[in-house]
Amino acid sequence: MLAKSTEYAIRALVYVQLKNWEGKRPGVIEIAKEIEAPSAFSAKILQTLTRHKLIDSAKGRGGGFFFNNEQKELTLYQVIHVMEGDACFHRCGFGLKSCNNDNPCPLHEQYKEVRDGFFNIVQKETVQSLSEKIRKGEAVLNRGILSTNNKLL
Amino acid sequence: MLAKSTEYAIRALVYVQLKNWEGKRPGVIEIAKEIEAPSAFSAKILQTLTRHKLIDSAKGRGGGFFFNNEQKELTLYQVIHVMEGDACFHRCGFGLKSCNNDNPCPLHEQYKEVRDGFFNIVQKETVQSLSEKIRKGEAVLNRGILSTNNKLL
DNA sequence: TCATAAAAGGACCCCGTTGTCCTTTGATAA
DNA sequence: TTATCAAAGGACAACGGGGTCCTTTTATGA
Repeated sequence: MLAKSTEYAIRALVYVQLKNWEGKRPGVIEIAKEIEAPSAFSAKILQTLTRHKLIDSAKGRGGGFFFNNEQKELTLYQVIHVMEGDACFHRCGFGLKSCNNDNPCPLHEQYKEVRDGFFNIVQKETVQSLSEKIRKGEAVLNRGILSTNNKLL
Repeated sequence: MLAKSTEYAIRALVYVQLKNWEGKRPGVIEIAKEIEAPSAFSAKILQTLTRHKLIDSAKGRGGGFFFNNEQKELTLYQVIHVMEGDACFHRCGFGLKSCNNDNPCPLHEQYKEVRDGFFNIVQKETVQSLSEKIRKGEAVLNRGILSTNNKLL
């Protein structure tokens, strides 16, 4: 449903948040490894996120990626919007240009329900809320990440 | 969400069903025009559907596409499955290979809800149920199709 | 029986997404 | 003040989905 690059972006941001909470600023190589994404590609994605100010970066020794504390919460919708636009929240499930409430395709009502459900989730959930779930051990980012602070291998 | 070719496939099948109910067997050119899809590409898609027996075809003069009456209803799920597989009903919304009920990503529960909602729709709705909505004027396939039997231009 | 109509099929192209590599810019610690 | 580290950025490669074109096969009605 989401583009691969969007998934990478969200995973990367969550990882950065977790590390920031530990007082650290991870770099591209570390992030890419932890979220299981190609590192050069991750670099591009992080560049995009930085350019759009969803995250901050520091060059040189001791540099890396981090959230500045001005914006407290970053919704998944914001991330999706920057990475791939919001077409997926508007598009007809049937692919019809002309489909709308007055001129519905035969799936219109039911599909809208699903699409709006997804929209609500990404509006409500944030990089921080997801990170918090992981921090509390209620969820997992990948197999590796838990090994440092959780008994699950 | 669905691949373009899947959308074309569903639209094509619905159009064929509507025409079959009128006692006609539309050909590639006609179908493509009515569903607003490229005709050569529609031919490929119809080929796939025929090869998988979702629909029948007849070559030569007076040929075209049609449903044989053996299978009464064709679920959207069946069409999706043939066209693009069912990964979209299983895949983690986060893109994690290892995500499952025991090892959930932080979006797992909520995303599953949405995904299952969509799954239920495509299991319940069929080419025939959609076609019926259009026949009754409750929905529309494209702008053109209504003009033949409906006051809406 | 043959001209024609129509689907089947193979070969190929285009382009956006994904992904790599190398150079440049900027920061910092020694 | 310089060696080194790390992000920024540009150029380009690979892959897959979407799409075209042309030939082959098969059926039919005149």
